[in-house]
Amino acid sequence: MVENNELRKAGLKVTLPRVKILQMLDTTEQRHMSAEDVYKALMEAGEDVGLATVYRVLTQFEAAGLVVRHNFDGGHAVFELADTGHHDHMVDVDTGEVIEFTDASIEKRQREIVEEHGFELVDHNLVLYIRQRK
Amino acid sequence: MVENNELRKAGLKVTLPRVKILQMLDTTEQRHMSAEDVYKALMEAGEDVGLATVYRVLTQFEAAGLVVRHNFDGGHAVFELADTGHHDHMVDVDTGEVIEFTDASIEKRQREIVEEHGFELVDHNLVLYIRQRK
DNA sequence: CTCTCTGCAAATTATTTGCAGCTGG
DNA sequence: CCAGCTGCAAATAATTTGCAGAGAG
Repeated sequence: MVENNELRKAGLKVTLPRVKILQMLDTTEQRHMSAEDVYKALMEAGEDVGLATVYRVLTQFEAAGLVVRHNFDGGHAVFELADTGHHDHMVDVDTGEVIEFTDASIEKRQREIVEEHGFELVDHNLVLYIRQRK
Repeated sequence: MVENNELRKAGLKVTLPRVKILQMLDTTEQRHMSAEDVYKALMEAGEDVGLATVYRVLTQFEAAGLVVRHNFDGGHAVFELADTGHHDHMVDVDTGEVIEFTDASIEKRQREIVEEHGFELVDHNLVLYIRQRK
Protein backbone atom coordinates (compact mmCIF):
# COMPACT_ATOMS: atom_id res chain seq x y z
CA MET A 1 0.00 0.00 0.00
CA VAL A 2 1.05 3.52 -0.78
CA GLU A 3 0.80 4.81 2.79
CA ASN A 4 3.68 2.67 3.99
CA ASN A 5 6.06 4.19 1.53
CA GLU A 6 5.03 7.67 2.57
CA LEU A 7 5.89 6.76 6.13
CA ARG A 8 9.22 5.16 5.28
CA LYS A 9 10.21 8.10 3.17
CA ALA A 10 9.57 10.26 6.21
CA GLY A 11 11.91 8.11 8.27
CA LEU A 12 9.06 6.84 10.41
CA LYS A 13 8.45 3.22 11.27
CA VAL A 14 5.33 1.74 9.79
CA THR A 15 3.27 1.20 12.90
CA LEU A 16 -0.39 0.50 13.39
CA PRO A 17 -1.39 3.88 14.84
CA ARG A 18 0.39 5.75 12.06
CA VAL A 19 -1.18 3.74 9.29
CA LYS A 20 -4.62 4.04 10.87
CA ILE A 21 -4.34 7.78 11.28
CA LEU A 22 -3.14 8.24 7.74
CA GLN A 23 -5.97 6.10 6.40
CA MET A 24 -8.47 7.97 8.49
CA LEU A 25 -7.32 11.28 7.01
CA ASP A 26 -7.39 9.75 3.58
CA THR A 27 -10.79 8.08 3.67
CA THR A 28 -12.90 10.48 5.72
CA GLU A 29 -15.14 12.79 3.75
CA GLN A 30 -14.25 15.58 6.18
CA ARG A 31 -11.01 17.03 4.85
CA HIS A 32 -10.17 19.10 7.93
CA MET A 33 -9.90 17.27 11.22
CA SER A 34 -8.66 18.32 14.63
CA ALA A 35 -6.60 15.91 16.68
CA GLU A 36 -9.70 15.29 18.75
CA ASP A 37 -11.72 14.54 15.60
CA VAL A 38 -9.20 11.96 14.48
CA TYR A 39 -9.11 10.45 17.94
CA LYS A 40 -12.89 10.13 18.18
CA ALA A 41 -13.16 8.73 14.67
CA LEU A 42 -10.58 6.07 15.52
CA MET A 43 -12.41 5.19 18.71
CA GLU A 44 -15.64 4.81 16.81
CA ALA A 45 -13.87 2.64 14.28
CA GLY A 46 -12.86 0.41 17.16
CA GLU A 47 -9.17 1.35 16.96
CA ASP A 48 -7.42 1.73 20.27
CA VAL A 49 -5.07 4.69 19.94
CA GLY A 50 -4.21 7.21 22.62
CA LEU A 51 -5.00 10.88 22.13
CA ALA A 52 -1.39 11.76 22.91
CA THR A 53 -0.29 9.47 20.11
CA VAL A 54 -2.65 11.17 17.70
CA TYR A 55 -1.07 14.51 18.57
CA ARG A 56 2.43 13.10 18.29
CA VAL A 57 1.76 11.40 14.99
CA LEU A 58 0.04 14.42 13.46
CA THR A 59 2.97 16.58 14.48
CA GLN A 60 5.40 14.14 12.89
CA PHE A 61 3.29 14.03 9.75
CA GLU A 62 3.36 17.79 9.61
CA ALA A 63 7.14 17.82 9.96
CA ALA A 64 7.30 15.24 7.18
CA GLY A 65 5.07 17.32 4.97
CA LEU A 66 2.34 14.68 4.83
CA VAL A 67 -0.25 16.93 6.40
CA VAL A 68 -0.75 20.65 6.82
CA ARG A 69 -1.76 22.26 10.09
CA HIS A 70 -4.15 25.21 10.06
CA ASN A 71 -4.85 27.58 12.92
CA PHE A 72 -8.30 28.89 12.15
CA ASP A 73 -9.98 31.05 14.76
CA GLY A 74 -11.44 29.15 17.67
CA GLY A 75 -8.63 27.74 19.70
CA HIS A 76 -7.87 24.37 18.14
CA ALA A 77 -5.77 23.41 15.15
CA VAL A 78 -7.03 21.33 12.25
CA PHE A 79 -5.04 19.09 9.94
CA GLU A 80 -5.54 18.08 6.33
CA LEU A 81 -3.76 15.72 3.98
CA ALA A 82 -1.17 17.46 1.86
CA ASP A 83 -1.88 15.32 -1.19
CA THR A 84 -3.74 17.94 -3.15
CA GLY A 85 -1.90 21.06 -4.16
CA HIS A 86 -1.81 24.30 -2.23
CA HIS A 87 -5.04 26.18 -1.62
CA ASP A 88 -6.59 28.64 0.78
CA HIS A 89 -9.78 28.48 2.82
CA MET A 90 -13.13 30.10 3.32
CA VAL A 91 -14.82 29.40 6.63
CA ASP A 92 -18.56 29.91 6.96
CA VAL A 93 -18.90 31.73 10.29
CA ASP A 94 -22.42 30.41 10.82
CA THR A 95 -22.02 26.74 9.94
CA GLY A 96 -18.30 26.20 10.37
CA GLU A 97 -18.15 24.71 6.89
CA VAL A 98 -14.76 24.95 5.20
CA ILE A 99 -14.41 25.58 1.47
CA GLU A 100 -11.10 25.39 -0.35
CA PHE A 101 -10.05 27.66 -3.16
CA THR A 102 -7.04 29.05 -4.94
CA ASP A 103 -6.67 32.22 -6.87
CA ALA A 104 -3.69 32.76 -9.10
CA SER A 105 -3.93 36.54 -9.07
CA ILE A 106 -3.83 36.69 -5.28
CA GLU A 107 -0.91 34.28 -5.16
CA LYS A 108 0.95 36.33 -7.70
CA ARG A 109 0.27 39.61 -5.96
CA GLN A 110 1.53 38.18 -2.69
CA ARG A 111 4.86 37.32 -4.21
CA GLU A 112 5.13 40.79 -5.69
CA ILE A 113 4.38 42.50 -2.40
CA VAL A 114 6.94 40.44 -0.54
CA GLU A 115 9.58 41.16 -3.14
CA GLU A 116 8.86 44.86 -3.06
CA HIS A 117 9.79 44.71 0.61
CA GLY A 118 13.02 42.84 -0.07
CA PHE A 119 11.93 39.48 1.30
CA GLU A 120 11.18 36.09 -0.10
CA LEU A 121 7.89 34.31 0.55
CA VAL A 122 8.26 31.22 2.70
CA ASP A 123 4.60 30.43 3.20
CA HIS A 124 1.29 32.12 3.57
CA ASN A 125 -2.04 31.74 5.16
CA LEU A 126 -5.27 33.23 3.87
CA VAL A 127 -8.65 32.60 5.43
CA LEU A 128 -11.84 34.33 4.33
CA TYR A 129 -14.57 34.35 6.96
CA ILE A 130 -17.86 34.32 5.09
CA ARG A 131 -21.61 34.03 5.45
CA GLN A 132 -24.38 32.85 3.16
CA ARG A 133 -25.77 35.82 1.24
CA LYS A 134 -29.42 36.29 2.13
CA MET B 1 -8.25 62.40 27.55
CA VAL B 2 -9.38 60.63 24.46
CA GLU B 3 -9.17 57.13 25.91
CA ASN B 4 -11.98 57.75 28.34
CA ASN B 5 -14.39 58.57 25.59
CA GLU B 6 -13.47 55.44 23.72
CA LEU B 7 -14.31 53.46 26.80
CA ARG B 8 -17.58 55.22 27.48
CA LYS B 9 -18.67 54.81 23.91
CA ALA B 10 -18.09 51.11 24.35
CA GLY B 11 -20.36 51.08 27.39
CA LEU B 12 -17.48 50.30 29.71
CA LYS B 13 -16.77 52.08 32.94
CA VAL B 14 -13.59 54.11 32.96
CA THR B 15 -11.55 52.11 35.43
CA LEU B 16 -7.89 52.16 36.20
CA PRO B 17 -6.98 48.79 34.67
CA ARG B 18 -8.81 49.62 31.45
CA VAL B 19 -7.17 52.97 31.02
CA LYS B 20 -3.75 51.54 31.81
CA ILE B 21 -4.14 48.72 29.32
CA LEU B 22 -5.35 51.06 26.63
CA GLN B 23 -2.45 53.43 27.24
CA MET B 24 -0.02 50.55 27.21
CA LEU B 25 -1.27 49.46 23.79
CA ASP B 26 -1.16 53.02 22.61
CA THR B 27 2.28 54.00 23.83
CA THR B 28 4.31 50.84 23.40
CA GLU B 29 6.48 50.68 20.33
CA GLN B 30 5.51 47.04 19.91
CA ARG B 31 2.23 47.12 18.02
CA HIS B 32 1.34 43.48 18.58
CA MET B 33 1.13 42.27 22.14
CA SER B 34 -0.13 39.07 23.69
CA ALA B 35 -2.13 39.21 26.91
CA GLU B 36 0.99 38.06 28.69
CA ASP B 37 3.05 40.83 27.09
CA VAL B 38 0.59 43.44 28.29
CA TYR B 39 0.54 41.92 31.74
CA LYS B 40 4.32 41.88 32.05
CA ALA B 41 4.64 45.41 30.72
CA LEU B 42 2.16 46.63 33.32
CA MET B 43 4.00 44.83 36.09
CA GLU B 44 7.24 46.42 35.01
CA ALA B 45 5.55 49.79 34.96
CA GLY B 46 4.58 49.18 38.56
CA GLU B 47 0.88 48.78 37.81
CA ASP B 48 -0.89 46.12 39.79
CA VAL B 49 -3.33 44.42 37.44
CA GLY B 50 -4.27 40.75 37.39
CA LEU B 51 -3.58 38.64 34.33
CA ALA B 52 -7.21 37.53 34.30
CA THR B 53 -8.24 41.16 34.12
CA VAL B 54 -5.93 41.74 31.17
CA TYR B 55 -7.62 38.89 29.33
CA ARG B 56 -11.08 40.13 30.27
CA VAL B 57 -10.34 43.68 29.27
CA LEU B 58 -8.72 42.75 25.99
CA THR B 59 -11.72 40.59 25.14
CA GLN B 60 -14.05 43.47 25.93
CA PHE B 61 -11.94 45.80 23.83
CA GLU B 62 -12.14 43.38 20.98
CA ALA B 63 -15.91 43.18 21.26
CA ALA B 64 -15.99 46.96 21.31
CA GLY B 65 -13.83 47.13 18.23
CA LEU B 66 -11.02 48.97 20.02
CA VAL B 67 -8.50 46.24 19.36
CA VAL B 68 -8.13 43.40 16.89
CA ARG B 69 -7.15 39.89 17.90
CA HIS B 70 -4.83 37.91 15.63
CA ASN B 71 -4.14 34.20 15.74
CA PHE B 72 -0.72 33.89 14.19
CA ASP B 73 0.97 30.51 14.31
CA GLY B 74 2.43 29.59 17.66
CA GLY B 75 -0.39 28.98 20.09
CA HIS B 76 -1.08 32.40 21.58
CA ALA B 77 -3.17 35.31 20.37
CA VAL B 78 -1.85 38.84 19.91
CA PHE B 79 -3.78 42.10 20.06
CA GLU B 80 -3.27 45.42 18.35
CA LEU B 81 -4.98 48.78 18.55
CA ALA B 82 -7.64 49.22 15.90
CA ASP B 83 -6.90 52.90 15.44
CA THR B 84 -5.21 52.55 12.09
CA GLY B 85 -7.25 51.18 9.25
CA HIS B 86 -7.42 47.57 8.20
CA HIS B 87 -4.25 45.83 7.08
CA ASP B 88 -2.67 42.41 6.79
CA HIS B 89 0.61 41.08 8.13
CA MET B 90 3.95 39.69 7.09
CA VAL B 91 5.81 37.74 9.73
CA ASP B 92 9.54 37.23 9.37
CA VAL B 93 10.00 33.55 10.23
CA ASP B 94 13.58 34.11 11.39
CA THR B 95 13.23 37.21 13.54
CA GLY B 96 9.54 37.17 14.43
CA GLU B 97 9.27 40.75 13.20
CA VAL B 98 5.79 41.77 12.08
CA ILE B 99 5.26 44.10 9.12
CA GLU B 100 1.88 45.52 8.21
CA PHE B 101 0.63 46.07 4.70
CA THR B 102 -2.51 46.40 2.63
CA ASP B 103 -3.05 45.72 -1.00
CA ALA B 104 -6.17 46.93 -2.73
CA SER B 105 -6.03 44.39 -5.52
CA ILE B 106 -5.93 41.48 -3.10
CA GLU B 107 -8.79 42.93 -1.09
CA LYS B 108 -10.83 43.40 -4.21
CA ARG B 109 -10.14 39.92 -5.51
CA GLN B 110 -11.18 38.42 -2.19
CA ARG B 111 -14.58 40.03 -2.43
CA GLU B 112 -15.00 38.80 -5.97
CA ILE B 113 -14.12 35.23 -5.07
CA VAL B 114 -16.52 35.17 -2.18
CA GLU B 115 -19.31 36.54 -4.32
CA GLU B 116 -18.67 34.03 -7.06
CA HIS B 117 -19.41 31.40 -4.46
CA GLY B 118 -22.63 33.09 -3.35
CA PHE B 119 -21.37 34.33 0.00
CA GLU B 120 -20.65 37.67 1.59
CA LEU B 121 -17.29 38.46 3.16
CA VAL B 122 -17.48 38.93 6.91
CA ASP B 123 -13.79 39.17 7.64
CA HIS B 124 -10.50 37.84 6.47
CA ASN B 125 -7.07 36.99 7.65
CA LEU B 126 -3.94 37.03 5.53
CA VAL B 127 -0.47 36.36 6.87
CA LEU B 128 2.61 36.09 4.68
CA TYR B 129 5.46 34.18 6.28
CA ILE B 130 8.65 35.63 4.89
CA ARG B 131 12.42 35.65 5.15
CA GLN B 132 15.10 38.18 4.35
CA ARG B 133 16.33 37.67 0.79
CA LYS B 134 19.99 36.74 0.83
C1' DC C 1 18.00 -7.59 20.30
C1' DT C 2 17.84 -2.65 19.98
C1' DC C 3 15.95 1.48 19.10
C1' DT C 4 11.70 3.51 18.06
C1' DC C 5 7.05 3.90 19.33
C1' DT C 6 2.92 3.83 22.27
C1' DG C 7 -0.38 4.32 26.10
C1' DC C 8 -1.36 6.46 30.28
C1' DA C 9 -1.18 9.86 33.45
C1' DA C 10 0.82 13.85 34.96
C1' DA C 11 2.62 18.40 33.36
C1' DT C 12 2.31 22.72 30.63
C1' DT C 13 0.38 26.61 28.35
C1' DA C 14 -3.20 29.72 27.16
C1' DT C 15 -7.34 31.36 28.63
C1' DT C 16 -11.78 31.48 31.38
C1' DT C 17 -14.66 31.62 35.39
C1' DG C 18 -16.55 31.83 40.40
C1' DC C 19 -16.72 34.65 44.05
C1' DA C 20 -16.09 38.05 47.73
C1' DG C 21 -14.66 42.55 48.09
C1' DC C 22 -13.67 47.29 45.80
C1' DT C 23 -15.05 51.38 43.13
C1' DG C 24 -16.81 54.51 39.69
C1' DG C 25 -20.94 57.38 38.49
C1' DC D 1 -25.59 53.39 47.23
C1' DC D 2 -25.09 49.48 43.86
C1' DA D 3 -24.21 47.56 39.44
C1' DG D 4 -20.29 46.83 37.25
C1' DC D 5 -15.39 45.76 38.01
C1' DT D 6 -11.28 43.49 39.90
C1' DG D 7 -7.95 40.19 41.99
C1' DC D 8 -7.07 35.71 43.23
C1' DA D 9 -7.35 31.08 42.92
C1' DA D 10 -9.39 27.34 40.99
C1' DA D 11 -11.32 25.44 36.52
C1' DT D 12 -10.95 24.46 31.49
C1' DA D 13 -9.17 23.39 27.03
C1' DA D 14 -5.64 22.19 23.98
C1' DT D 15 -1.48 20.14 23.61
C1' DT D 16 3.01 18.17 25.41
C1' DT D 17 6.00 15.19 28.03
C1' DG D 18 8.01 11.39 31.24
C1' DC D 19 8.30 6.80 31.64
C1' DA D 20 7.91 1.80 31.50
C1' DG D 21 6.43 -1.62 28.53
C1' DA D 22 5.32 -3.23 23.43
C1' DG D 23 6.65 -3.77 18.70
C1' DA D 24 9.13 -3.11 14.13
C1' DG D 25 13.19 -4.28 11.47
